[in-house]
Amino acid sequence: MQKVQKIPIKHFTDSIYYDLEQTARLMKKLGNQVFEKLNLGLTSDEYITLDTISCNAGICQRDLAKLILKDRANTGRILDTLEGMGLITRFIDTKNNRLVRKMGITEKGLKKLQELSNKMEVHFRNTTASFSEEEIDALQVSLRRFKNSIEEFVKMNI
Amino acid sequence: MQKVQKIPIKHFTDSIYYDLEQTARLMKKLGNQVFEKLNLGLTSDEYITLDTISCNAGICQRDLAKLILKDRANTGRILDTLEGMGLITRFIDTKNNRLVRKMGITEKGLKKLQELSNKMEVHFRNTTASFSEEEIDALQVSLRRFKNSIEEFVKMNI
DNA sequence: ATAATATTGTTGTAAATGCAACAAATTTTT
DNA sequence: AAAAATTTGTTGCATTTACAACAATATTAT
Repeated sequence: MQKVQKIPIKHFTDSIYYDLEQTARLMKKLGNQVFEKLNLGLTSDEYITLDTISCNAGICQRDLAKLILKDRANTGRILDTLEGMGLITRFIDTKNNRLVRKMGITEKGLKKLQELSNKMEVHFRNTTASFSEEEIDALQVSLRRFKNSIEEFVKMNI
Repeated sequence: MQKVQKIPIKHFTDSIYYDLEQTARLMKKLGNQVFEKLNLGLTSDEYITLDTISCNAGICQRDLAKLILKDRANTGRILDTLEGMGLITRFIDTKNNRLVRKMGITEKGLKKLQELSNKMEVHFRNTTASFSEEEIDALQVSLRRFKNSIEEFVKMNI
């Protein structure tokens, strides 16, 4: 007797890729809403950029673009805004004998960052209230592993 | 003797929210690149929409928007494209006594979906090669729980 | 019964985003 | 030494996206 095997259609919407995208999409939306509601004077992208700069003093513009996963053009535009607000300074320096624009966070920027971090923390804590710290840590570790493993497949033209 | 406690700045870029966004951003980029490379005639968003329709026969436009997390305007535009390609049909029906535009996948759409699913699977399998099936499952379960828990905080104006 | 509110989809518009082209300078190749 | 390729940042443009305004209809409230 022959065994009839039913092969179901593999739906993308059942995959982990889909869950990832949906989760991140919600997360991003939530972030934007929190930023708008709190009237912080910065968009969430500007905040993330500022935070990244504070962790990478003296980074050049292109390298920053790689970190925040935006292209050079938009990275430059975000930096224009942050510089205009006096939260960062930009200066010409060399890197591998080439002239590059580097940047650093200002006193004002640091203060702003500290202030925002506190406010953000409160608002985001709610979202993880139903998770134990261990669960969050485990999820974060897995996520990072996952991220590292797909990183090599993505072609970044930056 | 007083204990001096050093309180470090909590960086957003250390948080799970940041990892989520970065991972998803890479994932999205990878998806777009795969779709472009394979010359499938559909964007990844169109594919996801088509897949969602195939799983939700007779859904109305607004409900679909909620599922694919795009606003009504853009959902309508994506549907225009899919309809123009003959992959879905749209028809007027009622829902709670109201006239709504519902939709369903066509034969041609189903065939296309099947074809794409196969091609997609091959390309994405590489990205999870270094994970066991159990690990992926666990990550997916956590992700979904996380997604559900933040869902209630996000205001969807759809 | 009339007014207010809710549900649904479309159109218009402004902002965000990515990509390609460009310019300038340096390194590598031939 | 000259040519080609690489690194860096900017400008322009086309696409994507979200949001607001609108239209049409149905339900709920007064």
